[in-house]
Amino acid sequence: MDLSNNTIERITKIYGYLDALEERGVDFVSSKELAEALGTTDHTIRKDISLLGMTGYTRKGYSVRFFKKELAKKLELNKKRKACIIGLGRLGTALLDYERAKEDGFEVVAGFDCSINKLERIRTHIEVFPMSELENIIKGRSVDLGIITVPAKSAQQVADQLIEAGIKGILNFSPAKIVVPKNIIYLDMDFTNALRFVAAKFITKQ
Amino acid sequence: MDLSNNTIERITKIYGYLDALEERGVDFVSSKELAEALGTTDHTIRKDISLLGMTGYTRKGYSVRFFKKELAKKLELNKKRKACIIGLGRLGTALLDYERAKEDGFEVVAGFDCSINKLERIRTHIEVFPMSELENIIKGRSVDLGIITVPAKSAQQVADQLIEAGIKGILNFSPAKIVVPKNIIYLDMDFTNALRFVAAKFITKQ
DNA sequence: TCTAATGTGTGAAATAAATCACAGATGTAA
DNA sequence: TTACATCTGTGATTTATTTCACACATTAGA
Repeated sequence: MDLSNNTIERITKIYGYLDALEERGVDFVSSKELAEALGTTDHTIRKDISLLGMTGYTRKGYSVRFFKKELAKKLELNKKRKACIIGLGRLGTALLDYERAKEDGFEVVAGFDCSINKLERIRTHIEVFPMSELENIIKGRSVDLGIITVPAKSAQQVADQLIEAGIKGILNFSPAKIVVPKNIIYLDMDFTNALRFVAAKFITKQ
Repeated sequence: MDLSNNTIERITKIYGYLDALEERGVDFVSSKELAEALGTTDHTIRKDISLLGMTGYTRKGYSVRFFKKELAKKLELNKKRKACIIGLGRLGTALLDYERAKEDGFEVVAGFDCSINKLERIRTHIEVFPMSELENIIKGRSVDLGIITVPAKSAQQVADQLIEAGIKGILNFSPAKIVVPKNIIYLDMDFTNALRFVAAKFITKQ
C-alpha cells in the first residue's frame, strides 16, 4: 500500500477515536465528526478512508464497530509483531509490562540491559537478557521493533547494534538524535523534542 | 511566521542534531549531512533554513554554534513559557523534575492531582495543587502549556478544564484521544498511538 | 409515497511541498 | 593567482496533498 505519512497519522488517530466511540456504545460516526475530532476537514477524512478502500453508509456515516475491525485488519494491528526493549530503567521496565501493546500490533518478547545487577533484580514475566545477547535474540526470534530507553549517550550505539542485528523499526525514547538508514522505520518519542516542537508551534500560531 | 508542520518537525530535529554536533566539538555542518541525519534531501534542508531567513557559508555549510544559537532565538527556546503537569503518577512526577525543559522553551511551574494524599506525599521543589486550583493558577500565572499525565478516563475532562482556563497548548501522554478546538496547540505523546503508527508504517514500507 | 435533509465517494481544481537546476561564492591546492 | 571543487540560496518545475463540488444514495418525516 502507498499512504502518505499524514494519512497514516490521521488513520491512526481515527482508530483511537473509534476505540473511544465503541466504548461509549456509539454505532455510527460521520466523516464530519471525525474531522472535528482530528482538527481537519471531512473531505480529507473521506479521502483517507477511500484511499484505504473502505466504505461507509449514505446518510449514516461509518459503522464504528465494523470500521474499527476493518482498520485493525488493514493496519495489521492483530498481527503481533515482536518487539524488544533496550534499557530497563524506570521507563523501560514500565513499558516491559505494557500488555496493551498486544492490541496495537506488537508483543514485547525481550528486555535488554547492560547491568547484570539490574537484570537479576527485575521481576517480570518477560525474559530479560544482557546486551551481549541482543543480536542472537533479535535474529533468532525475528524481532521487528526495538524500543530504546537507554540514556542519551549510548542511544546511537544501541541503534547501530539493533540495525546490525536486522531490526526493521526503532522507537526512540531517549533524548539523543539517532541517525538511521532510510529503510528503517523510525519514530522519536522523546520529551525534549516534543517540547521544542510545541515551542515552535507557539511562535507560528501567534 | 508561517511554517508547515513538516518544516517545523525537521527544524526541531535539526536543532537536536546541532546540539549533538556542538557537544562533539564540530564547527560546521552541511545541508547534505543534516539531510542524511534526518532522512531527507539537502534541497529540503536548505529550503527550510532559508524559510527561517537564516544563512550559511559557501563551501563550508552552517556554523554549528551560530546556527544553533540563532535557531534557539527563532524558536524562542530561551523564552521559558510556563507549563503545568496534571496527574502526578509515576510519569507526572518524573516530568515535574525534568529541569532540562528550561532549555527547550518551557518551565514547569505547577503540578496538579486530584488526590490530596498524593499531594501531601510528593517531594519536589515545584509547587503542587489540588485540581480545584487549576483555573486560578493557570490564569494567575499565565501558564501556556498543560501536560496531561492522568489516566485515560479523565483525560478529556482535564483537557476541557485546561481550555476553559485559557491554556494555549496541550501535550497529552494519556492513551485517550482528546478533542480540542483548532486554535489549541496539541500533541499526542502516547505509546499506544505510537505503536499503531509504527504498525501502519510497517504495512506501507513492506 | 413524496420531499427534504444529510452524508458518502470521487474526479477536478487549487494549494502546498519537495525537488531540481543552476548561478554565485569561496575555500583549496598546484 | 588560476582553476577546480564544493556548497549555498532560490526561482522554476514537478509532484503530492488538500479542498472543492456535486452526483448519488438513503433515511426520516409529513
